[in-house]
Amino acid sequence: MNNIKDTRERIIEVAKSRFHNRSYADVGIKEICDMASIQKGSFYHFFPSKRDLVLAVIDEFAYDWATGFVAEAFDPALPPMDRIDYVIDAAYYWQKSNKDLNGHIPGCLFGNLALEISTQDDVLRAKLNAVFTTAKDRFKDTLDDAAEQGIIPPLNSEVTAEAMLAYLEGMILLAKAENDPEVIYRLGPALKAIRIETSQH
Amino acid sequence: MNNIKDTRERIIEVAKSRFHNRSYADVGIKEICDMASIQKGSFYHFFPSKRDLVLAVIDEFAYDWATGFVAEAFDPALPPMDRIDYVIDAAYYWQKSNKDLNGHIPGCLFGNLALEISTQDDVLRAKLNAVFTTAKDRFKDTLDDAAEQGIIPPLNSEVTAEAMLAYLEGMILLAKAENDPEVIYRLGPALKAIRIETSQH
DNA sequence: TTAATACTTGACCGACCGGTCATCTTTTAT
DNA sequence: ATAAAAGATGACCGGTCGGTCAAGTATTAA
Repeated sequence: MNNIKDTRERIIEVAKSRFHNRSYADVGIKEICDMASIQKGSFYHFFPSKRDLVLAVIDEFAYDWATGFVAEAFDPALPPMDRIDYVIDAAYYWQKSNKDLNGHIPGCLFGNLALEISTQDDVLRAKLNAVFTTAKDRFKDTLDDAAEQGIIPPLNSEVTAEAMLAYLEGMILLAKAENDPEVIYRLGPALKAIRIETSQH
Repeated sequence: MNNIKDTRERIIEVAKSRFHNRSYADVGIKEICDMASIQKGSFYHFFPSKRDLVLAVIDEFAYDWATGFVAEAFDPALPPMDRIDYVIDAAYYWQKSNKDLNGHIPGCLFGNLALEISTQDDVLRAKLNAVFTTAKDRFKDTLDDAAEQGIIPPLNSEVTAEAMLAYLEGMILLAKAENDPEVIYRLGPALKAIRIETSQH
């Protein structure tokens, strides 16, 4: 009863890594099977299609992410603005360690997939968008905490959170294009200062 | 003497559109040939490989871009900060009109390609990075003008320009994931306010 | 013990991938 | 007028793509 999950999770693990470091379209089922040391028939026992695989990869990685570094970074016990610093640090080290290992920056799996397949599969797009919404909510909580504690003036926390996420993804995009994690350190300081005012009525 | 260029440019035009609306890996040579109404052999008369095609697409589109809306938006005759407003407007309308036509937001061709193939082809990555550098320089010129005219306090224009480009790309990424151009209007206002201070020595 | 269920194997499928090539037609230069 | 060069044709190549399937082996539940 442990091999069952083992195989399925091994597939997801391998696929996650391949998709992240290359692209969805460029990675074939055969390659994933080889790296997971299984046969194709076995793969299709667990996943009806490649599309279902990437769906599962997104789910699993979103979970890992939410319970892993995101949970740490956005720890409510931390001073609000320290959480944002933590996000930058984590993004930087994550990209840098991957470059040290593989020679290149993989970027953000969700950002990569969003740009690759949003126009081709609306379900996938919506799923990716939901992941972004979750991330945005963490930023929003942080901003609300900061405003409540008087650390920052009141602002439109919902939209500012979205703006911060956009900036984060944009930094990672440029870092990947430049293949240099230092971009994140260079641009990081501006993240905390992003503000969108409450719209006046 | 005009059919020569015609065919080549028709290929590039079609490829540009397909790559932009889907992805590099997902679009095949056959499909491009069909849409350009030519045969495969003819394609390979002009381009040694698919990779050479995308290289040419990047070159041509970067040129179109630089001489088209970028030149308009960053018109030195405009007040510096109006230029940035123009960029936002242009990005919004460009994405919106494409959605009205095709039902989905294509995003930024360069951003899409950068995330898709940066880890797989270093030459392509460098080329994309050069396009970003050019765009960054336009932002920098704008910021330098603004600072000179006393419209904004002195700042690190080089890095701030990069930050603005990151934010722009990030907005477009989120807009694509949400399939809603309004994201750009919602987040746009924060672009002008991005600042990174001159590092102290 | 047994029968059903879960999992694995590896051969196989048609379609499509990027790319080649000999051949023909059109254009260009002399 | 003519020969060379440029462009276009369409059949063809080996390989890989996502996916299927019949048969076999473990595992589970009764």
